[in-house]
Amino acid sequence: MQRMTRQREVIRDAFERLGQPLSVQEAFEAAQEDLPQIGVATVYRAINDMVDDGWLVPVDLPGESTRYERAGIGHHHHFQCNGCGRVFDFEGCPGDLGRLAPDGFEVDSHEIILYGRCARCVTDS
Amino acid sequence: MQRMTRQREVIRDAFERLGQPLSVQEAFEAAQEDLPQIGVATVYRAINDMVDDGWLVPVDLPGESTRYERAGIGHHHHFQCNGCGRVFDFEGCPGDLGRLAPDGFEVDSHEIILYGRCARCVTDS
DNA sequence: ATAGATGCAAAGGGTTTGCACTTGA
DNA sequence: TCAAGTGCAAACCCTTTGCATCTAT
Repeated sequence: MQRMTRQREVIRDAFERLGQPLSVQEAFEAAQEDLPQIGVATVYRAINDMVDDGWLVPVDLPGESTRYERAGIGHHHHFQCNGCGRVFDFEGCPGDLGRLAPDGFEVDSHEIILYGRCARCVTDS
Repeated sequence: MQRMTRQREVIRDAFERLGQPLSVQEAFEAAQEDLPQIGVATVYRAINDMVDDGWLVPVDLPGESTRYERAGIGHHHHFQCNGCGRVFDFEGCPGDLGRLAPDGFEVDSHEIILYGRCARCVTDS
């Protein structure tokens, strides 16, 4: 069974509070603000356990190390900001992508990633 | 200036012959068939030089190490086979993805990845 | 009390780099 | 000739693991 330690509490809070996909490094830095002595290995282990529990799901973007976000938010895709590098969710997606594949190929699923500038980076520039 | 060695020749040939995005490992294995004593470091260096020369471009897919393909084939996206893991190009893409982003966000570019089974894996199963 | 969690440091896996040797131009 | 390229092994970076210690339950 899973124990609720101070470490796991601050990690869980980081995901709940920030509400966006976080890398281990981002979660680690957020956790360090509340618990400076926390180690990275602890964050890796806690996050992997949360994925096994089904509380987090991995979010893989091209060329980036895996991020994680709260499970159960339904079909959606991701936006990555070219300014700050952060990742955001967005809903909606164009239907019928299957027809784009080459003849004879079967499409089961898809991924869409948008790149640009998030609202904050647009305002700041 | 760039010299044409036997090593770089077999690496270049692998990309021309196979005509699909190749990881360093895939290019290394293809090169080894013609030149068994070739080292991985050579393949890494040759590929990085070919990217610098503009002859190859990186192809990053979620959760995968970088692949590379011939530059200059125009706007396209990638299909990854869940059976054999290989990556294929496809043309066409749904217009106007920008409207999907959250309010206040600016979209500059996008990536679409389709997953499923390639023609060969569909036939084999 | 005791199994699970932690922190540290060592081990892994993939990529890059230093160096002495080889080779294309 | 001689600088670019090569192969090997060491160095790196990120992630995982082993282990002694700590701590929720």
